[in-house]
Amino acid sequence: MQKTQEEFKANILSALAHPNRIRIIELLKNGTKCNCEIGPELELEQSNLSRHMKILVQEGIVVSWKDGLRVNYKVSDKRIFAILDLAGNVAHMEAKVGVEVLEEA
Amino acid sequence: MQKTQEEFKANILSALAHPNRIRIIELLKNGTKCNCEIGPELELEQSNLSRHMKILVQEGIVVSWKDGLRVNYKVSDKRIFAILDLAGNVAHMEAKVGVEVLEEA
DNA sequence: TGACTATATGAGTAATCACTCATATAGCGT
DNA sequence: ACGCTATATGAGTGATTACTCATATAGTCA
Repeated sequence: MQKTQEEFKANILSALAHPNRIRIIELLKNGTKCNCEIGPELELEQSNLSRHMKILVQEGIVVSWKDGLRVNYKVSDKRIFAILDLAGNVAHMEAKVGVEVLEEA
Repeated sequence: MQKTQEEFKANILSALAHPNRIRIIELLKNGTKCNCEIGPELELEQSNLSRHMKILVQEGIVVSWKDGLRVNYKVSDKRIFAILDLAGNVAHMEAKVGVEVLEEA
């Protein structure tokens, strides 16, 4: 089953499209973290966090490696941050203004 | 109900995270189109397309205006295309691991 | 070895999503 | 007014999602 280019993009964006996963990625802006740090900082259930991390790894958004009992994570590509920043800009614009600032496209 | 910044971003990304909505947006790269053109070009059911467009409008990704019977659409902000392009780059990179590379239309 | 810690996963559930069919609404031309 | 066209939407369905609890796995250290 061949995936289309659009399906690839949609998969990446779906993996990013969850508030907690966004918080995780933004936490990882400061560098490598393990589950045992992310969980408490974001107040996420252990199994819930584990599944979120799995989604991020599967889509190649974060990379993981074991360090003893821990699993460390970092964001694989700085373009991930760029996507989130752009989404923030668009969301911000949409939230603040009505329909009339849209003439720039 | 106060939305967090992460929820705003997640909403934008969710609205983008569907293959057909991505195809719609990329169709709109060439300018304004109406439903009656998009539907046949992408072979989408009328009601299905209508709902996809509603999602895109609600998130401020496209703007719409009526022209007689038609409803025209255009992408509200160039940054939308930037998000899709970045997602394509990341997806492309990730795809190298297993499958052979896909061509750009 | 056993106790402890960090992470992963099976199973169940409630909510949301994408889609379709049928119908409703709205604008055009006669 | 009428028929025709373009779009929107109610209702139903099957699939997917996020979450939780309980349990399994794996690594560390006494």
